[in-house]
Amino acid sequence: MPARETNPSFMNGVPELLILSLLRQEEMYGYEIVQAISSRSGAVITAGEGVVYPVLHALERDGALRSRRKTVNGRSRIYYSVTPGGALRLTQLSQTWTQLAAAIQTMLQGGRHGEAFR
Amino acid sequence: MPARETNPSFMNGVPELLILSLLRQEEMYGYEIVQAISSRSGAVITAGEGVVYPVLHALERDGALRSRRKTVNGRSRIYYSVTPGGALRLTQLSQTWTQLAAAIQTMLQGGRHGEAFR
DNA sequence: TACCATACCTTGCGCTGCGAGGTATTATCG
DNA sequence: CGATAATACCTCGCAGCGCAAGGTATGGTA
Repeated sequence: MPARETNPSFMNGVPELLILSLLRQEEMYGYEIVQAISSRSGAVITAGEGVVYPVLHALERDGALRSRRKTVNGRSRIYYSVTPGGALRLTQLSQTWTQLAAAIQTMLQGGRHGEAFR
Repeated sequence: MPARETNPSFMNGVPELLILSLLRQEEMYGYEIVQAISSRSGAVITAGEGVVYPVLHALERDGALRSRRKTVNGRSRIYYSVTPGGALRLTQLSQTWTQLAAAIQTMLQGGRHGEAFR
């Protein structure tokens, strides 16, 4: 059967975007990412472990992330970093998001997208 | 059974927001809204009828919208307008969205939310 | 007579995000 | 030394949202 194709909702993929964005700046491990998202967003955004870990695994499976074990203070952690492919993906997601946010913003202000105020 | 409570994902509710926003500016009917979202967003966003109509019904059911039939050019249309309650809801959704967008934006730029650049 | 555009509607499902729970190890504290 | 909390990892199952796909009816147009 022809498997009805569903384009992903234009809203999805934000956790993925945020995680890639964090990891591009700095190597991090899952538990740390969970807290970083909360703290760096001023608690506006929270992505629990049930969100973060699956995204990490999926991104690594897709070759966007690379991981390595490291033991710090007797704590075993899995640090993730962005591959070149992941960096490209981040660029694309980031652009899409910025476009979307801009479009919504102008609509909220009652304007047409691409139209300057006068 | 205590019905596990699931807070809505922080991403959802954008169609609702856009529709309320459009209707606050101008009375509109469903079919028109579908096209308005596409055109005013510069085709960045598309919300098909399968999105718009259910949202309209839900909003009306909740008292956020009010509708009246009108026949224009032999075409029977259902025009929707925002009630005071709907206006309040729009304000809240709008604020939440703006906050969220700002938080994401600063995170993408590698900053902390609420922290000014220096 | 077709055919397209307008205008409304609902059903069913894919997919995402998430809560809830689970394991194991290390600190902390009485 | 036992108990509790914090760290750090993980997965299952579902709720809900957005959507494609389909359906109806009418008016304009070729």
